[in-house]
Amino acid sequence: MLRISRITDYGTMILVHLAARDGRVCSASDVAAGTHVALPTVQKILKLLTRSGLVVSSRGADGGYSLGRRAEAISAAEILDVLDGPVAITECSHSNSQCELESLCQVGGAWQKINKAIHAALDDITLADLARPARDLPVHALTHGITRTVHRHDRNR
Amino acid sequence: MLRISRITDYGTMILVHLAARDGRVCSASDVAAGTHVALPTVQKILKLLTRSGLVVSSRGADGGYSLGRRAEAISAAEILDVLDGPVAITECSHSNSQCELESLCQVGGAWQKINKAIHAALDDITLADLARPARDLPVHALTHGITRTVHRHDRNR
DNA sequence: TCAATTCGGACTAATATGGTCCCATATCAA
DNA sequence: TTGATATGGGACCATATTAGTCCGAATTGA
Repeated sequence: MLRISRITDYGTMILVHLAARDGRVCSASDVAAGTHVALPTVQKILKLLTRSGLVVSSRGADGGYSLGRRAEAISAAEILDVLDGPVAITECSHSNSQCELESLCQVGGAWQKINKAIHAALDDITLADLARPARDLPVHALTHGITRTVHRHDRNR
Repeated sequence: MLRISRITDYGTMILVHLAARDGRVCSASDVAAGTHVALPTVQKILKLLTRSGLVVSSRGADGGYSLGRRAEAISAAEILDVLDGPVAITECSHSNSQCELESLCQVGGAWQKINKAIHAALDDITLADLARPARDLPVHALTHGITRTVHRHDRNR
């Protein structure tokens, strides 16, 4: 349904939490307590974020996680790329082969344009924006109406 | 992965096909032959499109489908709404209940902004645009780079 | 050494999606 | 009236994806 995965949703909460700690390392348990997401899930997501470089880890006793970059330098597009896979509204089933019907259908190019627009929107919003109250967000091309969008964090706890 | 479903992908091809027939009714078999999508799948999608009003049907012998509106009056957002469910990047697991953690997390509003941007992009592209070669598309805010996006129509045939 | 912690990945369960099929209903024409 | 040709509605199953948990290894500091 053109929606982000829960992992991405939780991951964003986790990153916001780390951003609020501004540099201080934070164990997985701390993050779980702070975000109310179940610990094993938090651990899994922090590993993903670490491998991608968005957060850095220190091992051993008193180890933990902190942001790999300033929150202003992390875009929503990156977060989605890391946790949700590449932002690509359409895809080929064989990642390296072109679609056999590509020449038959006129649609491909248009989806690419739409994809670009989405990517642009995601590039324009940073983790710092996500950590701020919504009214302070940059507006850019955000001009249209919207279907109801509610958050969903009431399960994995 | 923030991608549209195959149903939506096929559905768009089907709509483009109908748009090309400009008014003349077209049976499900015709559409299947024209789009190279398997007949049962075409039937299923045409039913969805009919229920939503994007196409109109006539039953009985010599029946078939045609667009319910001019292609210029059908937006990509509508197509996604009908075939992919509402365009809403986040959602509540219980559709009517607010997220219990909503007050605890700062993220909700920001996803809504992103969602708006995506919706705006989808509203700006019509079925008529989708039926045209890509280079003729309106550009609007389409300014950023993009990850590779390939079409995938090489399975369901 | 021991406790605390991350690292890597296996594994299962739940959910969503894709795709097919069946039968009822409607329409047209012979 | 009957038969051929369509759509309408939905059940159904197989598969893919996602969520979530768990385990043992490796690392670090006291």
